[in-house]
Amino acid sequence: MTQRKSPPVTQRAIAEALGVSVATVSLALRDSPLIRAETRERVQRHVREVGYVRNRAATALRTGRTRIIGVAFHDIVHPFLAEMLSATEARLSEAGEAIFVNSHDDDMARQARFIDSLLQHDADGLILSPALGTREADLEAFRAQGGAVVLIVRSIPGTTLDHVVNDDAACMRLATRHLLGLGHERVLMLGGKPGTTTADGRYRGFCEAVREAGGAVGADDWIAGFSKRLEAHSAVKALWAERSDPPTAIACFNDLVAFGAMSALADLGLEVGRDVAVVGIDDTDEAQVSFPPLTTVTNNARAIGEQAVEILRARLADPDAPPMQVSLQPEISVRRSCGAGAR
Amino acid sequence: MTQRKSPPVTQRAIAEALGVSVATVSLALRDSPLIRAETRERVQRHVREVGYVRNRAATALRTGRTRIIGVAFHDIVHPFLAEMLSATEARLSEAGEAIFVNSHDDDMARQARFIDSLLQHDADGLILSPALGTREADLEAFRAQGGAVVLIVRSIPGTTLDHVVNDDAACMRLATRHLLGLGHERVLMLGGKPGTTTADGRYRGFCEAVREAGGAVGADDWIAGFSKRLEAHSAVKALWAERSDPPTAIACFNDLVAFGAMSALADLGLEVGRDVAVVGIDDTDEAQVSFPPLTTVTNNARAIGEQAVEILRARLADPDAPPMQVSLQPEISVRRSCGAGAR
DNA sequence: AACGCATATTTAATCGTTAAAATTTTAGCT
DNA sequence: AGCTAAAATTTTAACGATTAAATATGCGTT
Repeated sequence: MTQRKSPPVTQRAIAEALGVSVATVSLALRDSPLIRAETRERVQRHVREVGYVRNRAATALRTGRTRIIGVAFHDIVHPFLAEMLSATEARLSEAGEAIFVNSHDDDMARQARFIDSLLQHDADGLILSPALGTREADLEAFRAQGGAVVLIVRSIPGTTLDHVVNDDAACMRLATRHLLGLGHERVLMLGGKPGTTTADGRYRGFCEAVREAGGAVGADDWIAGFSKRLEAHSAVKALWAERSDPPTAIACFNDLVAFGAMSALADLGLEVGRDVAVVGIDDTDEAQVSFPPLTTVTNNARAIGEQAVEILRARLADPDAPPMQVSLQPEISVRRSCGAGAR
Repeated sequence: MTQRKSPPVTQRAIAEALGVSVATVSLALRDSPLIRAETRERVQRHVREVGYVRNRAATALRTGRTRIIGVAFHDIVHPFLAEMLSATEARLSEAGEAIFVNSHDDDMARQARFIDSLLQHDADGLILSPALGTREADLEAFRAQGGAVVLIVRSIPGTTLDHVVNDDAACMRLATRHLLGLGHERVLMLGGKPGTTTADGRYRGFCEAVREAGGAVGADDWIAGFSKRLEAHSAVKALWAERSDPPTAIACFNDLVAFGAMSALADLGLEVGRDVAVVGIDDTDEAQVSFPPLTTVTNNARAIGEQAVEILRARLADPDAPPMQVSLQPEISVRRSCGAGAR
């Protein structure tokens, strides 16, 4: 009862019990054709009976492969990223890979600490949405050690590293065009952290859409620096307090920002879809049942996560393959928040 | 340039470069008092220069300690649990611990696979919200190997395992009492998965509150089996379609369910707070800016996660300490969804 | 019966680190 | 200078698995 930490069952113990050598056990456990079928089964049956568990530290020491994959995002609480983490976790773990997780919150020090941890534990790969300010050099040590890196959601400008991202410019171009197409002239972009490829890409798309419609983009037309609900809520409140001619349409950096904006507008007594049009990006679950339902650009979080896993696998299999960079094309899902939808 | 996988810098390499033994290096790196201060610094300086990284697999093999902690929740996308995961991750990783993550989605097989992975990698501990149906025996192998287990959010009935949970009965008692106190007579409990200690505990609290007010609980008064937004939305739609005298107040299993319910009610043309009262549990960010703002029972996700980490530490330090079981007392945060709040 | 060859198994070295025991160096004291 | 005790360092043997090389066994052929 007070028995803590029973001595572990090792291959040596199994070998002794069966009267064979450890090498035989090791080979049998890995289904090596070097071992006679009968022996292999004898070993495997016995192993099942005594509940042997392979010691991965020992395996790792010998082989250099750990089957550990790091997954680090800038914010695992954000529903879009949480969904993506969940998808990558499911995919990796069903293949027997272990996942080291990190939410660095755009803090380079935390990201660096995580990478160092991967280094120490000798992880095989890393799926990363890089913290603001990350350069390729920050990943060099890990890569030099043989680690495969796949960037996700965000990339690094000009990198040849593998990545899976949205075509961010296209996302926002789509959203903004939709608003302009509905006749709006004062369109605002709300949210996003400048310096990230997502925010900068989306701003680029925003500008392109405005200009191709013959408009001009002013310095005030992007309210930036945040990407969450509460902050967006405050920002909209502040905006309407200080501007005499507030925008008639808001192209939001993501759905969460859109929800925050919509709740602020409701508090201000404005009706979203009639008085102000709002469009988001991500198509989270909530968009279907928000009030009003949110017009948003579709980004399939799970699909992105799964793609990243595929690419990581491919990279692990062939470290010298040419760069694999995927950029996903968006679609728009029109609902009522933009004032155009059904009903 | 094509140089992949540079040979790792080992303690042996450092020892040779410095003309000392590996033991000296090993001890110096761990700040052992057995080593002369001068030597220690010489080693540490050199180590910094050449970028040595300790191989944890080797350390683990020798010491049996890995500094790996498993964290498994039933749904890491749920904002409440995501927040908790984020908090535990932050706490653990700042102390140099690595986090293996898993979202088992109440699938015992996935949970079992994760625990097996912890076993193989010889994790030191596990923070777990157990999948529906988990028994103490399912954790026995891990504990026998020396792993410390702390249950979180959900527990196992009658267990002596360490845990940090909300006083679920008290949470729901508080919510229900509040609604009854406002004069409602047809109160419904919405959401939760029977068989989990959270749902069963909350239902118990619901019943207690109804009975202490002189009411009776009918079989129809708990609509159960889900805990997310979209499912709650559909459930409420269905409910209003089929019942002639729908409830006047809904005590929701959690905030997400409350949001789903509120959006459904809005679709039905009902005004939350006037026509129907809604109360949630969790006090997520969104509750402050939902429409209307949600009256909810406060559960501090981050605090729970941090407590669990503390307890895990304590357990690791003293495996034979008596059971540590924390049950957090709730408070209610009254806003407008219940019809009682300001304005 | 002797040989070669294929098949099956074992031996022994190794991965990088730690820690107990052994050894060397230094310092303190008479 | 000589001796002892303390301090500093090294030697050595693990930890549990994998794998190249060596050995043993069985089989068919001549």
